Amino acid sequence: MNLKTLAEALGLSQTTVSRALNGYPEVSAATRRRVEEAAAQMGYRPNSRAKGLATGRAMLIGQVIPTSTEHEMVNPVFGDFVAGASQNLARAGYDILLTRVPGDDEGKVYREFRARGAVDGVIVQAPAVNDERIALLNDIGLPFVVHGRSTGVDLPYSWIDVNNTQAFRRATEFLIQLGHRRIALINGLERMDFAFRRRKGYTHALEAAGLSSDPILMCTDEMTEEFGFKKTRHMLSLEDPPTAIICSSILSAIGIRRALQEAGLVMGRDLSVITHDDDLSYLKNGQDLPIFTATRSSVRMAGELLADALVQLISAPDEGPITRLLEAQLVVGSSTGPAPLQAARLG
Amino acid sequence: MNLKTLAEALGLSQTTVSRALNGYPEVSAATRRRVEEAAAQMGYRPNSRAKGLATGRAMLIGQVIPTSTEHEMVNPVFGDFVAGASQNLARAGYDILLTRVPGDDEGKVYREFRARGAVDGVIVQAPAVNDERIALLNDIGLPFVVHGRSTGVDLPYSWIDVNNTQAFRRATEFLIQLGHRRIALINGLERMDFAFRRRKGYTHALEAAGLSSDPILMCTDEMTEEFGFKKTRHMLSLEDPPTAIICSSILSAIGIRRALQEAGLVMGRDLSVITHDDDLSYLKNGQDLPIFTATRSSVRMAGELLADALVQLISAPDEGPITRLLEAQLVVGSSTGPAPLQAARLG
DNA sequence: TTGAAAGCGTTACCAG
DNA sequence: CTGGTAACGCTTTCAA
Repeated sequence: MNLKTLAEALGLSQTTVSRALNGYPEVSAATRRRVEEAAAQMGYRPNSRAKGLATGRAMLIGQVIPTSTEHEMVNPVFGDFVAGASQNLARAGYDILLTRVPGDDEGKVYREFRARGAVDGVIVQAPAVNDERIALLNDIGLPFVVHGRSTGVDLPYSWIDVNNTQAFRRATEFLIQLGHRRIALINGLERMDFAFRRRKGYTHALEAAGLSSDPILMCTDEMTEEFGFKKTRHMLSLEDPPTAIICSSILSAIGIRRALQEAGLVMGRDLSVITHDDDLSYLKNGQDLPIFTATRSSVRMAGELLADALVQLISAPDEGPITRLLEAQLVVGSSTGPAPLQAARLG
Repeated sequence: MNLKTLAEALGLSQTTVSRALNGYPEVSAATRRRVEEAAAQMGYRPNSRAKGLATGRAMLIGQVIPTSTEHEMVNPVFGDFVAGASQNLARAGYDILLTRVPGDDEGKVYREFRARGAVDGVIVQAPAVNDERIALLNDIGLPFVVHGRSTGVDLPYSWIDVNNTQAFRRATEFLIQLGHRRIALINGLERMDFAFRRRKGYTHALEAAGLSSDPILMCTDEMTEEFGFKKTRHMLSLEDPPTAIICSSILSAIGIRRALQEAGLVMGRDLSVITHDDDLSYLKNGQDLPIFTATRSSVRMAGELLADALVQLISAPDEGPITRLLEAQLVVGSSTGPAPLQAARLG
């Protein structure tokens, strides 16, 4: 069933049928109704590629699957992100085109997207400090939005981000107020922008309180359970061990918990732990961990908001970049509801 | 840069350039080299939609984002699945078209895929018992592969599945051998095919050992942490409580652990727990739980294998369905390596 | 071995 | 308000 046969069946021209179906005003109400009914009844849907060829738009948004460098694992919340993005993109008639990058040449994929006209825009995940993808996309003129920001890039671009600096400053200040002086930071890879900002918030809070940041208490790596475990075990063996740890991921925080258990220490009594993570759904697995986060299901929401921004960017490119900073809140809870903050007050 | 300008720049016809680039034999080696070099140098890539319109293929595989009924959360391993699928699809020149279903009308999406010619095939996730999507896809003639199987559907179709029945029979037999007689089953929603098969394996093993299955020890629901927690707490309060639990998901098993802790019981000593899950990466969060699974990263591998099957199905539709059953192994480990099975021997 | 031209299914311009 | 026709960028058939 294509436009031609539908038009013939109706005794109308393809032009009129197309206009009726696409909501053009110069069609009589009676004709439009007749066309719409016939189309619905015959199950007519315009061919995507033909429509795209004629209009010059793909109605597709490109998304490269973000795999972590280590183990090629995909962030568990990626599904929630695309679910959110996909939902709001669908409202504007877009679908997501997913593709994987074999090596590290994500730029090549974007160039190809552009050259083939495969997508109308892209979503960029996990920006690094000085991320080169932003300049590239800017150069080739492919509309894009960034999930996160990139320190060092001074081009204007659209992004949405959690206020990581603020979040880690607050967490640090909070522990300082409880009397802690030896506060460790178990952070993600600091070439990633989010981790860079988190460290900044941490050191700023220490400096503001007149405390020096001890390099031995700061570590950075891919945030696995193992990383949290090993670093905690090591730090507990120091002459002057930390009394509190701020952690960048609940996965590593679970490793911290393991190290404490192994050492016969009780989290929240012998050592305070505060964890950041993007999504409270993780609480299911780490419900005894104090956590601060942006909002409930912030990742899904980020997907929704970024989708809206990208759609607007494509339809009205001259309105300038759209940005939004989500403030992190200190949320302490368990899967069964609010729970008392398990961060020990010293002294 | 399109075919026309490239052809003009080379002083050749569009036909010859197209043939050279698409590997047709009737082009002289010299011409082909010249064309290929010019195309590479000028960054020419054929327009996706034009090519698709001319060839009648979209080079896109449809994938509906599978959200759980409850809370609209996406399975954390979905990202790994699409990473695997995407990788192998890319080898054959396909990308994935992701879309979300607002309500429950996934069939409508497939019909639209077909009518718009938007995709060349689809991947079906999470089949239920008697899943109606299979008959629909068969009817409308859209090539598809299923991640899992559907009991009750007698049409031939391509699938890949973990041997759930076998896995749960083995786990049950194992506990029986250890001397257990009161073995509980905390299962997923049994309208889902995987859960249906797991229960079958469990009851078969009990029957084979001459044990009767007690309805009070079998429960089924969406596999949340809360579900495992509440059911365990309830079963521990019974007059004749279970001495072992087989669980369908590590998330619920974490709830079991919580219930045991609350009751002052030690897992593996006071009560045995064996958990199934699709991917050992979960071990990061539940490393003290005995687990059996298909393989390491089985979900990612399933994506890869299903991608290959679908590509073959599209290119050679008459070869018949492709099926593969992955045998589950009893894998007991922690994130740091193999660990002793924490299942108590009774008596 | 190469080229001209028809066709893929739409939209959009220009007449009427 | 409606219709004919060019155009979108490619592949493929038919001729040379």
